[in-house]
Amino acid sequence: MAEQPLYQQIAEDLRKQIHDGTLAPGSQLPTETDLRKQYDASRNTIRDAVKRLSSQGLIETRPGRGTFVTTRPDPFVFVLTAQPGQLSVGEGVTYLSTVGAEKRKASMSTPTVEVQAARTVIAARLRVPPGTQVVSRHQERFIDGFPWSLQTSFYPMEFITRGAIRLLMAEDIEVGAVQYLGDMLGLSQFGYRDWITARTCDSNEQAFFRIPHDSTVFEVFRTAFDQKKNPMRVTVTVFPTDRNQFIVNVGDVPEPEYSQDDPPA
Amino acid sequence: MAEQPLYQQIAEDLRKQIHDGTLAPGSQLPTETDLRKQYDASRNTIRDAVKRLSSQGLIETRPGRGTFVTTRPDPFVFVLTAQPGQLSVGEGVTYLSTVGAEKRKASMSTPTVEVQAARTVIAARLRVPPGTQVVSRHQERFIDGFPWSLQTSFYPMEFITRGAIRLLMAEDIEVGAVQYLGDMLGLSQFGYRDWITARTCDSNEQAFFRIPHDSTVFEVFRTAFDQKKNPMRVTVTVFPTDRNQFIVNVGDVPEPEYSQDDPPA
DNA sequence: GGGTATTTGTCCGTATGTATT
DNA sequence: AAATACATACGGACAAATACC
Repeated sequence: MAEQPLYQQIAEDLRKQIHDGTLAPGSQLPTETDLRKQYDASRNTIRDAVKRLSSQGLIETRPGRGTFVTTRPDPFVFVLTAQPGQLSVGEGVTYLSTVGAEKRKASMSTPTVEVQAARTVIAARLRVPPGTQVVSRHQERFIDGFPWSLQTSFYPMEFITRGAIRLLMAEDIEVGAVQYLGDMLGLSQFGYRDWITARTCDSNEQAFFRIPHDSTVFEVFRTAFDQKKNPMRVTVTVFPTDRNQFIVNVGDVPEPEYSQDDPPA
Repeated sequence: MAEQPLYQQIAEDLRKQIHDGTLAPGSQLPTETDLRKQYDASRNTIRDAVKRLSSQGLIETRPGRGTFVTTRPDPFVFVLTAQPGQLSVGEGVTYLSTVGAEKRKASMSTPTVEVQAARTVIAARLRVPPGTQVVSRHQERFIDGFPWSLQTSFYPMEFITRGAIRLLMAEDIEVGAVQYLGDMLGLSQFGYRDWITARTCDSNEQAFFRIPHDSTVFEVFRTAFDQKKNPMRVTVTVFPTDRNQFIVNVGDVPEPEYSQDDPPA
């Protein structure tokens, strides 16, 4: 039974205080100088302990102000298995806490449109050779002004030459891109596949979502298929894991019971 | 444009070398002493840079040996929207790389059975009052001997008193628990809901999966419903995000295209 | 097994910079 | 401007794990 290093012991002690509520979410931890006296350790050792908890997202440090227990936002719950075609932006999103929850509103930035050579993953999903030109439409999405997700949709360049010219416009397609493709090209969405992965965020995402540099995000690849089972669109959406959850319904299921988890033991 | 701190510059430089392949996966980084000369920085500054990459999972340090670029295992891809009843253990799992992929085999430990007071999340999903006694069956699951997931299923205690006594036995229910409940209690699974979340791993999970202390895991809550839409089982499965991905199919979709992502820019 | 060199881990001290109040 | 609190960067000393002879 080897003894744990001092900084880990301190981290464990603080973690317990956070979990049992001695240190409530949002409250300030003792300053480094105080902790130093409290545990009779050097400042660097205290900082190692704090860094450990900080990198796990339990606490966050604010220069000049202090160290605080992280407050977790009320998670957004997104239903992945909705019926195709009947969803518009932000629909399918619900919230864990229903107490006093006025209806929240999703919004998005006007799209950034680019023509790119398709990355390997995108090309494979669109079933085009890697490096093929594709149209990319990128949007920032918010819920009640809170950064929610970053979404990029990819369409085959061929759709443009076949007449779906509005895909190149840096403006919302009010009627919905799927509807528009149906009108212009006779394509309709008969199904889609979501591919859910997780990874650490990059610096763009870190800045947009205002999350610590090493926190993780969901990256969901949605491939939409037309009536001939050909891919018509690939949408990559990045969700920070601290505020997003997903629901998948299979078969005959009732309405979900929304419930907060109890604090981990 | 403020200049970045030295340790972050060093981290960035090393990150680039990892991404562009100068430092290949599995290869050893220069030692701290070498890096110190290379960047003309103190050992602690080098260590701060290394820690930054280490906490992001890009590199891992092995005491007495050196620092190495992380090798990522071939991800397991799990299909969440399979038809109920037709799945046994490990089915629905495929692999990204198909090159020379002999059929891999899933296995699991014999279950650990406990009777517990239901946590809030479990109770809400089973639709019983919090604190109600429930049967918990916990198993470690492997693929080709590689730790894959940790699974705990919860059943209402009432099932035992109604005769499904084998739920209390610490042994596999060969025929499958769902089938068994059908035979004994006339319950059959008409649907399920998966609730996908992510969080940082705890120390048990860290040890079992052999992952760094602050890496994240998927936590999937699967609630199974019977013909009357009543919950009959809640299964909580923990998957490390570094080796697991999920697929959700909706509507009419073709077979997936498995494809590795290209290295992030 | 033992001894030694190498490499990372822990812990301390100090000085200075930057952000906030 | 001054005080407070965290961030960066340097230095040193010893411990623990590993590899090699």
